[in-house]
Amino acid sequence: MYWVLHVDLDQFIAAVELLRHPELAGRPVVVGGHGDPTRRGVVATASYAAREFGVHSGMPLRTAVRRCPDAVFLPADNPAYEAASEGVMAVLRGFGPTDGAVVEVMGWDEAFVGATTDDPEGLARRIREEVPEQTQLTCCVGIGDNLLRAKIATEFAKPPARDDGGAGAVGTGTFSLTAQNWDVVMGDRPTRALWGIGAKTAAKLAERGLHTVRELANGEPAALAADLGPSLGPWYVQLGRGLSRVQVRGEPWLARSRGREETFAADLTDWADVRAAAADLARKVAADVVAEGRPAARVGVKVRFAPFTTRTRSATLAEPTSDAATIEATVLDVLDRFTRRRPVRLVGVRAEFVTTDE
DNA sequence: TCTGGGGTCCTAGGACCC
DNA sequence: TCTGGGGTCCTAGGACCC
Repeated sequence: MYWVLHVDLDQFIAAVELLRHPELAGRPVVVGGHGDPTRRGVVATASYAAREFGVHSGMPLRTAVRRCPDAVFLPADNPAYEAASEGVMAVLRGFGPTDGAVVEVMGWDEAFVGATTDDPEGLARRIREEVPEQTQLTCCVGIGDNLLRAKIATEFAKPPARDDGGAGAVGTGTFSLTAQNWDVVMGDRPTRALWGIGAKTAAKLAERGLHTVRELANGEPAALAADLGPSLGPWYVQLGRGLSRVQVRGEPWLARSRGREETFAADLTDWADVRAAAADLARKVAADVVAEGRPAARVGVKVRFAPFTTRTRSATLAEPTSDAATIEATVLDVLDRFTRRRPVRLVGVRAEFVTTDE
């Protein structure tokens, strides 16, 4: 039978940093931003010791340092995490020849592995042995009969979070979720527990009386289509039922867009500075486009005004191009279409590639 | 809690064409 | 001429995820 395994590396960023800084073991470590908690930035990862103080990812660094003044603050080192991640993905791909496994990467610290096997638990065990042996990084594995169930299964495989009150988490490193146990495991949980339902959607569903996964599963797709969108509405019901794509895609991922953005240490009040920042980002994005080897079809600019109002403007290029001067000039044209309202907190530039609709 | 950076996909309205 | 209906592209914004 075909099985989907979801591999999730434990504390990935913190683990990579600890490999480089073994002397920090056991200490509260906070990774994120420029590693300076007096500057703007948020926590990418907090070590378990830092979490004891209530520090968690997404929290502003300024808040983190207030909660845990003794923490070690490290800057995010994306190239290092990319390299470590690639090492893990190579190990996973190593199961291809022997197990017919296919790997679909979902970011630095996650991947789906699809394989036809009678012993998914055995494959999960071998992955949990081989990855640390080759990379010194540990992982949990969720087993499912599709991608959604495998992904959610991993939540139950992880060690229970301190603040989740042991809400059914078993934390043995592996967990299996299929059509057989979907309702008993997930039925009473809030819809927010589903991969793809966030706070906003959960609130909208709750307004319609759909609070739990079971209630959502029994929802009426047509009614939700009218309320929440022709495609999203029915999809949410499918999520409630635990249904999703079954086949793991092994083809290399092709980026749809490449972008860069920057939050300034202090808000920019002079539009000339905003233009200079946008031009700088445009040149970097153009270099990324060239590196990608595919021309950009469209460019977009994002401006976040103080205190936190975000606006976007975009333009389709006369023809797809990788030319830096054209991209930069178009970005500046688009930028000048913004209404200048407040000091500028952030500027972002994004290039979209020609859509390769299969 | 004064809220990063890198992405993906969906929606809805208007333009424009036949 | 007072007004249909479908299709597609463009654009801005929203929601979500890692």
